[in-house]
Amino acid sequence: MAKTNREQRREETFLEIKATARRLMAEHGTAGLTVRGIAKEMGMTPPALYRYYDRLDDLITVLITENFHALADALEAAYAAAAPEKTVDQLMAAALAYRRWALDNPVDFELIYGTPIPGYHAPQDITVPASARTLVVFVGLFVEALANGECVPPPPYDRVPLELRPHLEQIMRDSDPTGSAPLLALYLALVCWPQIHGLVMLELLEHIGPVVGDMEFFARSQFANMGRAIGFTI
Amino acid sequence: MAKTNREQRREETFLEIKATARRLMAEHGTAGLTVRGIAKEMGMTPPALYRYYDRLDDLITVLITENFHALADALEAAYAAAAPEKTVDQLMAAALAYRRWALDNPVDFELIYGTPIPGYHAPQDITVPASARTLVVFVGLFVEALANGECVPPPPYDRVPLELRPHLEQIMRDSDPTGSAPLLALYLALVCWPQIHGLVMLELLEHIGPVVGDMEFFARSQFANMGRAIGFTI
DNA sequence: TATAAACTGTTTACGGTGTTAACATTCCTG
DNA sequence: CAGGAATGTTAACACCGTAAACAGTTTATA
Repeated sequence: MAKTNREQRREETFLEIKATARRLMAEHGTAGLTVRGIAKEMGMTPPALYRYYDRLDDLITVLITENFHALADALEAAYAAAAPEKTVDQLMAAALAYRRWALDNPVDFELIYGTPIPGYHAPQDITVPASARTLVVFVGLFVEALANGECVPPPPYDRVPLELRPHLEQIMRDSDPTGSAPLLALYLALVCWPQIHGLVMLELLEHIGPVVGDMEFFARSQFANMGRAIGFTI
Repeated sequence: MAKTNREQRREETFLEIKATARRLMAEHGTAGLTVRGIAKEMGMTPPALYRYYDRLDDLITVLITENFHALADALEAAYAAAAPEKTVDQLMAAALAYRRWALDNPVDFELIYGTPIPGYHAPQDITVPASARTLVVFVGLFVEALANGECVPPPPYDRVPLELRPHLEQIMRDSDPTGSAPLLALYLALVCWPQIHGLVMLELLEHIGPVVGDMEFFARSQFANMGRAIGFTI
């Protein structure tokens, strides 16, 4: 079944809308994300866009979902590019990639991890799975590091707190039915993620950079301390 | 020089505008923060508000500044209420207060630490000093803990990295001309803040809660681990 | 191949937003 | 009490998201 001209045009228009939206956002922040602005930029009238997205919110949802995947892809790429036998470097690489992606794509990062655009409400059934991928990358990293003995967590990181076990086991069952991954990998990912995220978020919105000075160095040293604390030998 | 009727009315109107803005925001999120909405709620016409704030942005700036101070006040109150001789508890109390204030005042927290409202640009000379107060509370806490020997940081937290020294010393000189506070206190505050902030931010925007389950417990245990790592005996 | 249907754009319009200008009124001051 | 400052009003402009009605083109079908 070959694609008809119309179907192909439609696909291209979909892509062009997204590309135009991203360009306007990169230039003017989330304030540049307007139906009328995109339409004008594409040489169309605003209502025409409604043939492609029922609401502006739907376009935003698509952009958010793509951003989550782009971030997760960047993390996977960075951690895959690190020396395969050194998971320490992989953790550092993934953490630095998280920071780098945020700094290189500030508006895209704000769109997924910042305050929702006023009036916008995310359909959680769509964004949550995409969001989870970020965490999954770190979980995979720890699964490997624990398996090959490079990460030997000292207390209190050597076991999952009893209070969290039931729920984390539930999460693991739902996302990894094979059950091969150790629960501790998920716990360690949950320990690291907020630390990385907090540093990046405060830097991105310029709350901490002016105080610290050399954020590049500070981030590296904090990530190294974090790795050391949970049992990596650095 | 007694206040004239008009001056008093004006002050009251200023307060009423802020109060109305806060109420609308609490009800409808930042999307409720509109000139027309506030005016309607106050029984005025929208342009009348411009006799009090030249732009909506100015009102937002005032709200942000007040929020920074409210958060810092909450931290100070919590840490002052903790057992004076046990700075461990003070750190835990301050960290928990940070989380609690964010959860109790989500929109206010988003306003100061979330993505700026589209189109809004903060005048940094006004918001930055207010923002710094949060960090100052933690610095004061560590000054005390280091002085009374309750916090004995192990490596690598026992000294400020050379790469950060010059800039941190500069910051210290500018904010504390007496020079009595040890630089390490500032460094430890900078280490802790992002960890607390990341956890709170991810919880508030519901990125991590659904995975962790019991966020209250997780936050407490993470804050305890953090305190232990930097040299508190718990 | 002719015709009906589906698709994709347009124009027009409504209610919402921040903001400005011109004007009226009230209040304070000399 | 007169003059001026302060504070409100109305009207208007340029945006915003979105819906309805309509026109043209492209596809699928008889």
